[in-house]
Amino acid sequence: MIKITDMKKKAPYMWEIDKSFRSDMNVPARIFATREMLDDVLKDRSIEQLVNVATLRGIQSAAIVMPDVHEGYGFPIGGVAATLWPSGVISPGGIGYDINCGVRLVKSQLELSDIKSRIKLLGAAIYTSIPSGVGKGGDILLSEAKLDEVLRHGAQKMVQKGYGFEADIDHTESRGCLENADPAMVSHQAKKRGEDQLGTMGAGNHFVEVGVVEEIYDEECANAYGLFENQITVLIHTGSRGLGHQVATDYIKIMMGKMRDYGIVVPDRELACAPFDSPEGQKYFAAMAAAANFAWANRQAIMHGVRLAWRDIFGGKLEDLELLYDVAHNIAKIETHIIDGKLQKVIVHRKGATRAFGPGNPEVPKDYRDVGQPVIIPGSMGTSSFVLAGANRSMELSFGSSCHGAGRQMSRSEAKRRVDATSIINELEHRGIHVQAGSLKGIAEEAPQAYKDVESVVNVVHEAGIAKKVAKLRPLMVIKG
DNA sequence: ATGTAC
Repeated sequence: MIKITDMKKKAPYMWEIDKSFRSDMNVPARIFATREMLDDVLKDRSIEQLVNVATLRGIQSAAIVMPDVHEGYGFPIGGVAATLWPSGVISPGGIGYDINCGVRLVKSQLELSDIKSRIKLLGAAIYTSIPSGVGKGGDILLSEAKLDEVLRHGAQKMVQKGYGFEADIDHTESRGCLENADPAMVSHQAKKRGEDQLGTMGAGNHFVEVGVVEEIYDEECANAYGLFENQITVLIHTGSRGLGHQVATDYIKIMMGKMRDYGIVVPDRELACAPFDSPEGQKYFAAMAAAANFAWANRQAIMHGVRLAWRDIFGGKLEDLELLYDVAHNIAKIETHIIDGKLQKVIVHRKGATRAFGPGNPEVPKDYRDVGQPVIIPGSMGTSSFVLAGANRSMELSFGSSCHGAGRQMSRSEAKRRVDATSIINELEHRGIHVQAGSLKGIAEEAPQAYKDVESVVNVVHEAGIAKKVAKLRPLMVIKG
């Protein structure tokens, strides 16, 4: 049993469990949180899971969680684990079932007063143009050859096909395409599940949200990002749907069967993994990249749907809605970081964690390079979302990573038991937030009280120096599955 | 998160 006294304060808002805590740990466990948050964090298995992650072969510096941490499959959500390239392990559980779940923030040049009377009309138009719900398909049915092109080229393929503009690619993490993707490593079953899911939202915490910039904290960054007070924005949160889920399922099973051969012992079978440089590690990494590309293509297709709906209601050109940025928050990437004073290539697993590279980093788009990359943090349904700017201290503390959202504080089943969906909808409507949703069960699971307070979560990464607050967005219209 | 179980 892990106690609060096992955690030592190492820096402001940063706590560690020493690696001597358990004999199988290779590195300490690091937690970004306030003192008050630590009590809550110990209520589920997330810190025990973090200690388990610290035992992985080749893990570097520390197993890390952000203040939005909660229990996940094997690894905690809100976690970062960097393993030594190329001999350390890669683990599907460290990325998550929804490979390249992520968010993209779209900005308009309209202000609240311009759209107020037509906001519900816009919500209905978006709801109609973007299919949502579990297992739901859409209008685009891809042949296997066409799907393979999407898996190989991601958002870039969509832009080529007319679902967007070159500027969208400039403002997408990794330009919306991981080069090592290999469609041949994605099972037939995974492709079957994905063939009609491009341009669909899915369910759970996925959404499209129309919001308004309520507060600017940092003028310089806001100017670089093109954000201003009262501006209308659209936030899109979704991932790789059934395709990514099947890739994770397939490779977790394969790795569970191979771990013994590699002499890998893990404290929880959900930490199934393989050495990165093994055939299984390489195949999973190529399949994960393909699923990540599918997710980027999906968010690109959804943004296109939003642009069409927007033009129907407000007129103008499709380009009037500009992509601010698109971030992945469930992904593994090969990056170079400084470890013990030396440059080292590592496999950075981010599971419910957002890359937060600071000023000057060549991975940051040219337009934003002077201020750091946009870090987009959606709140829970009906609460504000935040835009932050990556700061260079994230490189020393968290492998260039920040939090990804509010983080659950209630399990889905507990939320369904305790929350009445209809009263949530009424409450939000009363506060001027319209909800257009397909399922009442989904509303209960995603109720604001099922989540932590996003503002306190964001304040921790701001105060720790990982990313700085730029703007706060207040929701006006939420479209869900 | 997810054709919410094989």
